[in-house]
Amino acid sequence: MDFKLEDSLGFILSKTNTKLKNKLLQRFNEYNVTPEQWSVLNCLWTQEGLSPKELADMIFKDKPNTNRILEKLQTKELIVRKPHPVDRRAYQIFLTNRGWALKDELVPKAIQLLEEATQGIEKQKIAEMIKLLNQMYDNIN
Amino acid sequence: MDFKLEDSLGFILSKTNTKLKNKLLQRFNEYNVTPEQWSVLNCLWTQEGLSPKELADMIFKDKPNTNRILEKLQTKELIVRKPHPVDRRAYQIFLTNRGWALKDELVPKAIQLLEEATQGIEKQKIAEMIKLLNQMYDNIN
DNA sequence: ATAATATAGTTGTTAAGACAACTGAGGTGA
DNA sequence: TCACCTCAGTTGTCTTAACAACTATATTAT
Repeated sequence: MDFKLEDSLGFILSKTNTKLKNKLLQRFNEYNVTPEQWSVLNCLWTQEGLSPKELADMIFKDKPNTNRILEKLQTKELIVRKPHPVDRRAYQIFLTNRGWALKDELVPKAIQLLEEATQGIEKQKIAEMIKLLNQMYDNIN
Repeated sequence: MDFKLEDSLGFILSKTNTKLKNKLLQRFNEYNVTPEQWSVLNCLWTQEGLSPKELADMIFKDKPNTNRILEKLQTKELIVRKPHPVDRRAYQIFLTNRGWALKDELVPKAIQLLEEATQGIEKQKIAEMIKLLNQMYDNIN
Protein backbone atom coordinates (compact mmCIF):
# COMPACT_ATOMS: atom_id res chain seq x y z
CA MET A 1 0.00 0.00 0.00
CA ASP A 2 1.41 3.37 -0.84
CA PHE A 3 0.60 6.08 1.64
CA LYS A 4 2.44 9.34 2.07
CA LEU A 5 1.89 10.85 5.48
CA GLU A 6 2.84 14.36 4.44
CA ASP A 7 0.27 14.33 1.61
CA SER A 8 -2.46 12.80 3.73
CA LEU A 9 -5.54 14.94 4.32
CA GLY A 10 -5.70 13.81 7.94
CA PHE A 11 -2.12 14.78 8.63
CA ILE A 12 -2.47 18.18 6.95
CA LEU A 13 -5.76 18.82 8.73
CA SER A 14 -4.09 18.03 12.02
CA LYS A 15 -1.01 20.17 11.52
CA THR A 16 -3.00 23.18 10.31
CA ASN A 17 -5.50 22.86 13.13
CA THR A 18 -2.73 22.59 15.72
CA LYS A 19 -0.92 25.64 14.41
CA LEU A 20 -4.08 27.73 14.19
CA LYS A 21 -5.17 26.73 17.68
CA ASN A 22 -1.76 27.42 19.11
CA LYS A 23 -1.64 30.82 17.47
CA LEU A 24 -5.01 31.67 18.96
CA LEU A 25 -3.70 30.58 22.35
CA GLN A 26 -0.76 32.94 21.97
CA ARG A 27 -2.94 35.85 20.90
CA PHE A 28 -5.21 35.23 23.86
CA ASN A 29 -2.27 34.82 26.17
CA GLU A 30 -2.56 38.21 27.84
CA TYR A 31 -6.18 37.41 28.72
CA ASN A 32 -5.31 33.96 30.02
CA VAL A 33 -7.95 32.28 27.88
CA THR A 34 -7.46 29.08 25.88
CA PRO A 35 -9.16 28.30 22.56
CA GLU A 36 -11.46 25.85 24.27
CA GLN A 37 -12.39 28.33 26.96
CA TRP A 38 -12.95 30.83 24.16
CA SER A 39 -15.46 28.51 22.52
CA VAL A 40 -17.43 28.20 25.75
CA LEU A 41 -17.41 31.96 26.27
CA ASN A 42 -18.70 32.37 22.71
CA CYS A 43 -21.69 30.17 23.44
CA LEU A 44 -22.48 32.12 26.58
CA TRP A 45 -22.15 35.48 24.85
CA THR A 46 -24.89 34.28 22.55
CA GLN A 47 -27.03 32.76 25.27
CA GLU A 48 -26.56 32.71 29.03
CA GLY A 49 -28.03 30.18 31.40
CA LEU A 50 -26.98 27.13 29.41
CA SER A 51 -26.20 23.93 31.30
CA PRO A 52 -22.82 22.17 31.13
CA LYS A 53 -24.48 19.43 29.10
CA GLU A 54 -25.89 21.92 26.58
CA LEU A 55 -22.52 23.62 26.31
CA ALA A 56 -20.81 20.27 25.81
CA ASP A 57 -23.09 19.56 22.84
CA MET A 58 -22.47 22.99 21.35
CA ILE A 59 -18.69 22.77 21.47
CA PHE A 60 -18.66 19.10 20.42
CA LYS A 61 -16.87 17.88 23.50
CA ASP A 62 -17.84 15.33 26.11
CA LYS A 63 -19.09 16.08 29.58
CA PRO A 64 -15.86 15.52 31.52
CA ASN A 65 -13.83 17.76 29.22
CA THR A 66 -16.48 20.45 29.22
CA ASN A 67 -16.75 20.26 32.96
CA ARG A 68 -13.02 20.84 33.38
CA ILE A 69 -13.05 23.76 30.98
CA LEU A 70 -15.89 25.25 33.04
CA GLU A 71 -13.87 24.73 36.23
CA LYS A 72 -11.05 26.79 34.73
CA LEU A 73 -13.43 29.56 33.69
CA GLN A 74 -14.96 29.54 37.14
CA THR A 75 -11.57 29.75 38.85
CA LYS A 76 -10.78 32.78 36.69
CA GLU A 77 -14.15 34.23 37.70
CA LEU A 78 -15.35 34.55 34.15
CA ILE A 79 -18.47 32.46 34.79
CA VAL A 80 -20.68 31.45 37.70
CA ARG A 81 -22.77 28.34 38.19
CA LYS A 82 -26.29 28.62 39.53
CA PRO A 83 -28.55 25.72 40.44
CA HIS A 84 -31.09 24.90 37.78
CA PRO A 85 -34.52 26.21 38.90
CA VAL A 86 -36.31 22.96 38.03
CA ASP A 87 -33.81 20.12 37.52
CA ARG A 88 -31.86 19.58 40.70
CA ARG A 89 -29.22 17.58 38.83
CA ALA A 90 -28.33 20.46 36.56
CA TYR A 91 -26.67 23.85 36.69
CA GLN A 92 -27.00 27.02 34.71
CA ILE A 93 -23.91 28.89 33.64
CA PHE A 94 -23.83 32.68 33.62
CA LEU A 95 -21.12 35.15 32.70
CA THR A 96 -19.57 37.48 35.23
CA ASN A 97 -18.88 41.09 34.32
CA ARG A 98 -15.33 40.07 33.56
CA GLY A 99 -16.63 37.29 31.34
CA TRP A 100 -18.77 39.75 29.41
CA ALA A 101 -15.96 42.28 29.20
CA LEU A 102 -13.70 39.84 27.37
CA LYS A 103 -16.03 39.73 24.37
CA ASP A 104 -14.87 43.02 22.86
CA GLU A 105 -11.25 42.06 23.43
CA LEU A 106 -11.22 38.52 22.12
CA VAL A 107 -13.60 38.59 19.16
CA PRO A 108 -11.54 41.05 17.09
CA LYS A 109 -8.38 39.06 17.79
CA ALA A 110 -9.99 35.82 16.65
CA ILE A 111 -11.36 37.44 13.50
CA GLN A 112 -7.97 39.00 12.82
CA LEU A 113 -6.19 35.66 13.13
CA LEU A 114 -8.60 33.95 10.76
CA GLU A 115 -8.13 36.75 8.25
CA GLU A 116 -4.38 36.33 8.42
CA ALA A 117 -4.64 32.56 8.11
CA THR A 118 -6.86 32.82 5.02
CA GLN A 119 -4.93 35.63 3.39
CA GLY A 120 -4.88 35.31 -0.38
CA ILE A 121 -7.74 32.81 -0.38
CA GLU A 122 -11.01 33.84 -2.01
CA LYS A 123 -14.07 34.03 0.21
CA GLN A 124 -15.79 31.53 -2.01
CA LYS A 125 -12.96 29.04 -1.54
CA ILE A 126 -13.24 29.38 2.21
CA ALA A 127 -16.97 28.78 2.08
CA GLU A 128 -16.31 25.71 -0.03
CA MET A 129 -13.73 24.45 2.44
CA ILE A 130 -16.14 24.90 5.34
CA LYS A 131 -18.77 22.96 3.42
CA LEU A 132 -16.37 20.12 2.71
CA LEU A 133 -15.09 19.96 6.29
CA ASN A 134 -18.66 19.78 7.56
CA GLN A 135 -19.40 17.09 5.01
CA MET A 136 -16.40 15.13 6.25
CA TYR A 137 -17.59 15.55 9.81
CA ASP A 138 -20.97 14.12 8.87
CA ASN A 139 -19.38 11.29 6.90
CA ILE A 140 -17.49 10.01 9.92
CA ASN A 141 -19.75 7.86 12.03
CA MET B 1 -18.42 42.55 16.12
CA ASP B 2 -20.48 39.71 14.78
CA PHE B 3 -18.86 36.33 15.01
CA LYS B 4 -20.61 32.98 14.88
CA LEU B 5 -18.58 30.23 16.44
CA GLU B 6 -20.37 27.43 14.64
CA ASP B 7 -19.67 29.04 11.24
CA SER B 8 -16.06 29.82 12.04
CA LEU B 9 -13.44 28.05 9.96
CA GLY B 10 -11.29 27.51 13.03
CA PHE B 11 -14.07 25.86 14.97
CA ILE B 12 -15.09 23.62 12.07
CA LEU B 13 -11.48 22.71 11.41
CA SER B 14 -11.10 21.75 15.03
CA LYS B 15 -14.23 19.67 15.33
CA THR B 16 -13.56 17.78 12.10
CA ASN B 17 -9.95 17.15 13.02
CA THR B 18 -10.92 15.91 16.47
CA LYS B 19 -13.52 13.52 15.12
CA LEU B 20 -11.23 12.16 12.42
CA LYS B 21 -8.37 11.68 14.84
CA ASN B 22 -10.60 10.01 17.37
CA LYS B 23 -12.00 7.66 14.75
CA LEU B 24 -8.48 6.70 13.75
CA LEU B 25 -7.70 6.04 17.39
CA GLN B 26 -10.68 3.70 17.60
CA ARG B 27 -9.78 1.87 14.40
CA PHE B 28 -6.23 1.41 15.69
CA ASN B 29 -7.48 0.40 19.11
CA GLU B 30 -6.82 -3.31 18.70
CA TYR B 31 -3.19 -2.51 17.83
CA ASN B 32 -2.78 -0.12 20.75
CA VAL B 33 -1.45 2.65 18.52
CA THR B 34 -2.50 6.31 18.69
CA PRO B 35 -2.67 8.67 15.69
CA GLU B 36 0.49 10.43 16.86
CA GLN B 37 2.35 7.16 17.28
CA TRP B 38 1.05 6.21 13.83
CA SER B 39 2.61 9.33 12.32
CA VAL B 40 6.00 8.45 13.81
CA LEU B 41 5.76 4.87 12.57
CA ASN B 42 4.95 6.22 9.11
CA CYS B 43 8.14 8.24 9.04
CA LEU B 44 10.18 5.24 10.10
CA TRP B 45 8.57 2.95 7.54
CA THR B 46 9.84 5.38 4.93
CA GLN B 47 13.26 5.82 6.49
CA GLU B 48 14.81 4.17 9.53
CA GLY B 49 17.62 5.59 11.61
CA LEU B 50 16.08 9.04 12.00
CA SER B 51 16.83 10.97 15.18
CA PRO B 52 14.12 12.17 17.57
CA LYS B 53 14.81 15.70 16.41
CA GLU B 54 14.37 14.78 12.76
CA LEU B 55 11.17 12.94 13.57
CA ALA B 56 9.91 15.93 15.53
CA ASP B 57 10.38 18.15 12.49
CA MET B 58 8.65 15.65 10.22
CA ILE B 59 5.56 15.30 12.37
CA PHE B 60 5.45 19.03 13.20
CA LYS B 61 5.69 18.54 16.94
CA ASP B 62 8.20 19.81 19.46
CA LYS B 63 10.97 17.78 21.02
CA PRO B 64 9.32 17.01 24.37
CA ASN B 65 6.12 15.77 22.73
CA THR B 66 7.99 13.70 20.20
CA ASN B 67 10.18 12.28 22.90
CA ARG B 68 7.18 11.12 24.89
CA ILE B 69 5.59 9.55 21.85
CA LEU B 70 8.85 7.69 21.26
CA GLU B 71 8.87 6.52 24.87
CA LYS B 72 5.45 4.97 24.36
CA LEU B 73 6.54 3.27 21.16
CA GLN B 74 9.64 1.97 22.91
CA THR B 75 7.63 0.61 25.84
CA LYS B 76 5.44 -1.23 23.34
CA GLU B 77 8.63 -2.54 21.73
CA LEU B 78 7.76 -1.15 18.32
CA ILE B 79 11.00 0.85 18.09
CA VAL B 80 14.51 0.77 19.52
CA ARG B 81 16.95 3.60 20.13
CA LYS B 82 20.58 3.22 19.17
CA PRO B 83 23.34 5.70 19.91
CA HIS B 84 24.19 7.90 16.98
CA PRO B 85 27.48 6.72 15.44
CA VAL B 86 28.93 10.22 15.28
CA ASP B 87 26.93 12.64 17.42
CA ARG B 88 27.04 11.51 21.03
CA ARG B 89 24.08 13.75 21.91
CA ALA B 90 21.81 12.06 19.45
CA TYR B 91 20.05 8.74 18.95
CA GLN B 92 18.87 6.84 15.96
CA ILE B 93 15.46 5.22 15.95
CA PHE B 94 14.89 1.86 14.36
CA LEU B 95 11.81 -0.29 14.00
CA THR B 96 11.52 -3.68 15.64
CA ASN B 97 9.97 -6.59 13.79
CA ARG B 98 6.72 -5.80 15.51
CA GLY B 99 7.01 -2.19 14.39
CA TRP B 100 7.50 -3.28 10.80
CA ALA B 101 4.70 -5.78 11.00
CA LEU B 102 2.17 -3.12 11.88
CA LYS B 103 2.59 -1.41 8.52
CA ASP B 104 0.42 -3.83 6.58
CA GLU B 105 -2.22 -3.69 9.29
CA LEU B 106 -2.47 0.04 9.88
CA VAL B 107 -2.00 1.56 6.43
CA PRO B 108 -5.13 0.01 4.90
CA LYS B 109 -7.19 1.06 7.90
CA ALA B 110 -6.00 4.65 7.65
CA ILE B 111 -6.69 4.77 3.91
CA GLN B 112 -10.10 3.23 4.50
CA LEU B 113 -11.01 5.84 7.09
CA LEU B 114 -9.97 8.72 4.85
CA GLU B 115 -12.03 7.25 2.03
CA GLU B 116 -15.06 7.06 4.27
CA ALA B 117 -14.51 10.58 5.53
CA THR B 118 -14.27 11.99 2.01
CA GLN B 119 -17.11 9.94 0.59
CA GLY B 120 -19.06 11.88 -2.02
CA ILE B 121 -16.32 14.47 -2.43
CA GLU B 122 -14.52 14.68 -5.77
CA LYS B 123 -10.81 13.94 -5.80
CA GLN B 124 -10.18 17.38 -7.24
CA LYS B 125 -12.02 19.00 -4.32
CA ILE B 126 -9.88 17.10 -1.86
CA ALA B 127 -6.71 18.18 -3.62
CA GLU B 128 -7.98 21.76 -3.50
CA MET B 129 -8.72 21.47 0.21
CA ILE B 130 -5.23 20.12 0.90
CA LYS B 131 -3.76 23.02 -1.04
CA LEU B 132 -5.77 25.55 0.93
CA LEU B 133 -4.99 23.95 4.29
CA ASN B 134 -1.29 24.03 3.46
CA GLN B 135 -1.64 27.64 2.38
CA MET B 136 -3.29 28.46 5.69
CA TYR B 137 -0.48 26.68 7.51
CA ASP B 138 2.08 28.80 5.69
CA ASN B 139 0.08 31.97 6.30
CA ILE B 140 0.21 31.55 10.05
CA ASN B 141 3.50 32.80 11.36
C1' DA C 1 42.74 26.39 22.90
C1' DT C 2 39.22 28.45 25.26
C1' DA C 3 34.92 30.85 25.77
C1' DA C 4 30.50 31.59 23.98
C1' DT C 5 26.79 29.73 21.52
C1' DA C 6 23.91 26.25 19.48
C1' DT C 7 21.89 21.79 19.44
C1' DA C 8 19.90 16.99 21.09
C1' DG C 9 17.60 15.24 24.39
C1' DT C 10 15.16 15.24 28.97
C1' DT C 11 12.03 16.61 32.84
C1' DG C 12 8.22 19.12 34.94
C1' DT C 13 3.82 21.73 34.74
C1' DT C 14 -0.70 23.02 32.98
C1' DA C 15 -4.62 22.30 29.71
C1' DA C 16 -7.08 19.27 26.95
C1' DG C 17 -9.23 14.76 24.76
C1' DA C 18 -10.95 9.89 25.24
C1' DC C 19 -12.81 6.76 28.14
C1' DA C 20 -14.52 4.16 32.15
C1' DA C 21 -16.90 4.39 36.26
C1' DC C 22 -19.39 6.54 39.62
C1' DT C 23 -23.24 9.56 42.31
C1' DG C 24 -27.49 11.45 42.59
C1' DA C 25 -31.79 13.07 40.54
C1' DG C 26 -35.52 12.38 37.11
C1' DG C 27 -38.62 9.58 34.52
C1' DT C 28 -41.10 5.20 33.32
C1' DG C 29 -43.61 0.98 33.63
C1' DA C 30 -45.24 -3.12 36.16
C1' DT D 1 -45.24 2.15 45.12
C1' DC D 2 -41.15 0.19 43.58
C1' DA D 3 -37.87 -1.47 40.33
C1' DC D 4 -35.64 -0.07 36.34
C1' DC D 5 -33.63 2.97 33.25
C1' DT D 6 -32.04 7.49 31.86
C1' DC D 7 -29.61 11.63 32.45
C1' DA D 8 -26.49 15.57 34.60
C1' DG D 9 -22.58 16.02 36.60
C1' DT D 10 -18.16 14.31 38.68
C1' DT D 11 -13.74 11.80 39.33
C1' DG D 12 -9.73 9.18 37.79
C1' DT D 13 -6.40 7.50 34.26
C1' DC D 14 -3.76 7.71 30.07
C1' DT D 15 -2.08 10.29 26.01
C1' DT D 16 -1.00 14.55 23.85
C1' DA D 17 0.23 19.82 23.28
C1' DA D 18 2.66 24.04 24.74
C1' DC D 19 6.14 25.84 27.29
C1' DA D 20 10.01 26.63 30.46
C1' DA D 21 14.13 24.95 32.19
C1' DC D 22 17.73 21.87 32.41
C1' DT D 23 22.06 18.56 31.02
C1' DA D 24 25.40 17.15 27.94
C1' DT D 25 27.57 17.38 23.63
C1' DA D 26 28.86 19.91 19.43
C1' DT D 27 30.07 24.04 16.99
C1' DT D 28 31.81 28.72 16.51
C1' DA D 29 34.39 32.61 17.10
C1' DT D 30 38.07 34.92 19.32
